[in-house]
Amino acid sequence: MQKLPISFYTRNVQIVAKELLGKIFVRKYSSRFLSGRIVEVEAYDGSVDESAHSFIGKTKRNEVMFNGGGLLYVYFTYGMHFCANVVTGKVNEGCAVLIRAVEPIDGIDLMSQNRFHKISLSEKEKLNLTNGPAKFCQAFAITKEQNGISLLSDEIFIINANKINPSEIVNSKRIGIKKSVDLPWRYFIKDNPFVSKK
DNA sequence: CCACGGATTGGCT
DNA sequence: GCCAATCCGTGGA
Repeated sequence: MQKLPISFYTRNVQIVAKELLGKIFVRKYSSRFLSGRIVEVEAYDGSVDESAHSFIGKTKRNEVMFNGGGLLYVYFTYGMHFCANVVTGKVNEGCAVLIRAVEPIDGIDLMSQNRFHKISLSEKEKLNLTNGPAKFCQAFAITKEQNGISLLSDEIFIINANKINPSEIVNSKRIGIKKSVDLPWRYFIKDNPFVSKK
């Protein structure tokens, strides 16, 4: 049970994306802890990737992506949703990993409240708790308030776990974007029921 | 089961 | 003024 060190995050975004699979995302909330195993991610690289928010250069919205590995970049989209990214690499690189899905571990009752405003869930609702980038943020109560927070903080951090075997990692094109659609920068754990889409 | 479209705000052209 | 790294409800097969 050890926090990932800063040196984990300051590496190449594709490496960090793959290695984030299987790690445990932890969020202190209401004097308790929410946690989940990361099962699906996407890499965004502002140097070559038109779909990365950082591609256009630094703005007020995306500046956290330029502030170096080990930060949480949270953005607001579609007028109602938040999505969370792990910033990677060096200062001014503009790279980040979108967390697309986790498998709930601790604090499932709180996540259920945050998502569905009730404790008792149907089987379908249980699978729907955190299987998408905005669903994950809603369950974990992540909003613009958490934008820029350090992943070495005691509020939000990621716990180390064994690497996922490469044979268990599926690689595909990213989901829901309109630019750079052919880059194969989505990674997810094979056959995991909390992955957002096949 | 799948496809489609509306919701709803803020960032950037 | 356009439109987004999404989600959910609806309607049809």
